[in-house]
Amino acid sequence: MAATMKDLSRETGLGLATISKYFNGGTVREKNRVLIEAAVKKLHYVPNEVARSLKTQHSRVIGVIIPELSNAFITSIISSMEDILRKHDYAVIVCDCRSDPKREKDAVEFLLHRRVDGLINMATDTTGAHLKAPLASGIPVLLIDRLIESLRGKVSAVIIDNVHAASQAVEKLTGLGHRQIGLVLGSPNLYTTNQRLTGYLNALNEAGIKPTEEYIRYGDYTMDGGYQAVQDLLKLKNHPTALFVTNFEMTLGAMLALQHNGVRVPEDLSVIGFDKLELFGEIFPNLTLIRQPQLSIGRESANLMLNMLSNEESGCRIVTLTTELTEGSSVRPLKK
Amino acid sequence: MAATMKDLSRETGLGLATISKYFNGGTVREKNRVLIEAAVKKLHYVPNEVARSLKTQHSRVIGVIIPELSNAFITSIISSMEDILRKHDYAVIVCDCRSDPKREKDAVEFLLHRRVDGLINMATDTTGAHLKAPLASGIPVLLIDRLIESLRGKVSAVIIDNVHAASQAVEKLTGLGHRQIGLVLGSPNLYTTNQRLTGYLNALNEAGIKPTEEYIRYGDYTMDGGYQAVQDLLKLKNHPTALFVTNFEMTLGAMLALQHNGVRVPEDLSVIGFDKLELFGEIFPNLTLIRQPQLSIGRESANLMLNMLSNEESGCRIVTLTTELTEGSSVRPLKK
DNA sequence: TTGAAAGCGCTAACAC
DNA sequence: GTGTTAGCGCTTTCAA
Repeated sequence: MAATMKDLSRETGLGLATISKYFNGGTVREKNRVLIEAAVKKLHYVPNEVARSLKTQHSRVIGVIIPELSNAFITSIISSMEDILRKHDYAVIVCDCRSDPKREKDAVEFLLHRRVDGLINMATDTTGAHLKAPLASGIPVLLIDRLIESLRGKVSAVIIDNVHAASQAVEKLTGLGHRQIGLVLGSPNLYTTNQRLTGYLNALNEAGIKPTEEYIRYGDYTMDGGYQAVQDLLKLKNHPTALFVTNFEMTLGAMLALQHNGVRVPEDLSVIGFDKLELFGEIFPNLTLIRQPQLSIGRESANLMLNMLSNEESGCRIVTLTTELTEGSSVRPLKK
Repeated sequence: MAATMKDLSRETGLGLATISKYFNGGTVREKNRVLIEAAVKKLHYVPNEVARSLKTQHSRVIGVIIPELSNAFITSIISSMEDILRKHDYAVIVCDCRSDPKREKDAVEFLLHRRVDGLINMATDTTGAHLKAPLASGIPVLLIDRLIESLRGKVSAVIIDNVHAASQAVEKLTGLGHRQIGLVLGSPNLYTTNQRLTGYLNALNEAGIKPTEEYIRYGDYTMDGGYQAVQDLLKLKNHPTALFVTNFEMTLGAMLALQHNGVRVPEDLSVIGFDKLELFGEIFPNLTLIRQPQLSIGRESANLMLNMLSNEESGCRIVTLTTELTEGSSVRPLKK
C-alpha cells in the first residue's frame, strides 16, 4: 500500500543505505538528495516509525499514567510535558487510571508491551508495587507530584515542596493574628495531602497554636468536595477565622460555599487558595494564592525524562520546585 | 536484553509458530501450554507490540487530536473513549494542538508517521485541509463535536444536535414568557457556536421575538469568558430577564458573575446552563441544564472507530446524539 | 559516499 | 498441532 524505502530505492536507483542516510541526516551527494526528494514526493512516501522502532529498539513513546484526567492541575502538566516531548519526536500515551491501583498496574503492563522508552507516573499505588516490572526492565521511571518512599533512590521525581507551601500559607495567616485556621485537604493518605498537612501543623506549632481536629477537612481535590468542606466548617459553632484550601477545584468550591453563605472575604473570613491563577482571571482577582509552577513541572519532567533517555550514566534525581505565595487581598489581620 | 519468542522457543523446545499461536489464542496442546507459561515466567517474557505492529501492519494505536486539554467536556470524552479503546487493546496518543491549525497539521503528520490505525479529531481547522493526507492514505477518520462541511461524505462523525439543544433551552424560556434572553456562546466561527446560535435564533423566531444583538455574547468557552460576558450583559440598561449559557466553564463563570452582582437566580434572572451536572454536586443543585451525553460521545466514538477498523465495508456515518434538558429551579415565569 | 546484506521480533502461509 | 520459513520496513555493519 504505502510506499517504502525500497520503493524509493527502486525509483531513484540508489541503495537502501543511501536513502536511509538521507533521512537520518547523513551526507548525501547533492544530486542524490534531489533525486530522493523527488521520489518522496512522487510516491507520497511517509517514514514508517514502527519499523524504525523495531530496528532501533526505541519506540520514541513515553507512557504517562495519571490518576485522573479531569483535573486542571494534571491536564496543564500533561500539556506542557507533551509539548516538549513531541518537539523531540516522542509520542505520549496517556493512561487515566481513575485513581484505581488495579487499572494503574494494567496500564503499566499495557505500556510495557508497547515498549515505551520511559514512564512518567503520578502514582495512585502508594506502595510502588506497580513499578517493579518497568524498573527491572531498566526503563527510566519518573514520578511526578507524589513521591513513593519505598522507591527512594530507584526513581527520579519532580515534585513541589508541599510542606513549605502549606507552612508558608499558614504562617501568613498566623502572622496576621489568626489562630483558628481551617484547612481543606485532598484525599486522605495521598502524598501531597500528608505533606501539606505536615506543613500546616508545623506552622501552627511554630506559632504556638494547638491544632483543632475539626478544622481539618478532606475535600477530595474536587470542587464539590471543597464546597462541602467549607459548608461543614461554617457549621461549627466556633468556626475558623481563616482558611487554607489546597487545590484549584476545591478553592473554587470553597469560594462558592462562602458566597452562598453570605460570608464576605476577607471581612468575615481570610482565605488563601491554590493553583491556576490564570483561570480565575477577573473572577477572584484578589485572591491570595499558593501557586504551583505547573508549567515548570511539566517542563522539568519532560526535560528530566529526555535526560534519562540519553544519559545512561545519570543516577536518580529528585527535582523539588518551589511554590509562590501570590499576595491578594483575601486575607486581613484578625479583628481582636 | 528482553526475552523474545525465540528464547521461549529455545527454552521449551517448541517451534515459533506454536508459541505465536499460543499468544494469539490458537489451540495448543495442554502440556505445551504449561511449558510455554513456565518459560514466560522464567524468562520474564513480555510480548513486543512493536514487532507485531510491523508484521501485521496494524499499530493498534489511535491518534486523537483535540484543540485543548484544559476543558472538562473534552477530557471527559477522552477518558471514556480511552477506556473502551484500551479494553480493545488500542493505545491512544493524544495531541493537544492549542486551537492552532498549524499545530494540528503537525500532529496529523506526526501520527501518520507512527502509523496510527485511525484518527479521531475535534477539529480546529474548519477547512479540513489537515485531513487530506490521512484520508488519502485510507485510514479511518472520525470527527467529534464539530463537523467540517467540506468533508461531508468522506468522514464519520459523532456530534450532538446543537440546534435542537439551543432551541430547546430557549423555547423553555420563551414558554415562560421571557422575551429578553441573553445568550453566551463560545468562540466565534466554531461549528458548535454557529449551530447553537442558529438554535437560539430559531426559537426566538418561533416565538415571534426579534433578536437583540447586544444579548448575544461570546465567552470563548472559558470560565473567565463566561464571567465577563455576564458582567457585560448586566451592564445593559435593558438587560435580559433570562440567560442561556452554552458550556460548563462559562456556566460556572456566569453563576459567579451573577452572585458577585447580587443577582438572585431565579428571582431576578432565569438561567439555563450547560454540561457536567455531576461536578456541580451540591453547589448549584437546582440549576436547569442542557446536558450533553459526554460519556456517550466518548463511547460512541470509540465504538464507531472500532467498527470502522474492522468492517472495511461500512461507509461514512454521522451519529447525532441528543441532549437533555434537566429541569431545575433556576428558571421561572417572567414577572409581568 | 554508496550498496549489499543481515537482522530487529513477530506472524502466517505452508508442509508435515 | 506443530515446525520451517519468508518477510513486515527499517538501520547498520562492512566492503567497495
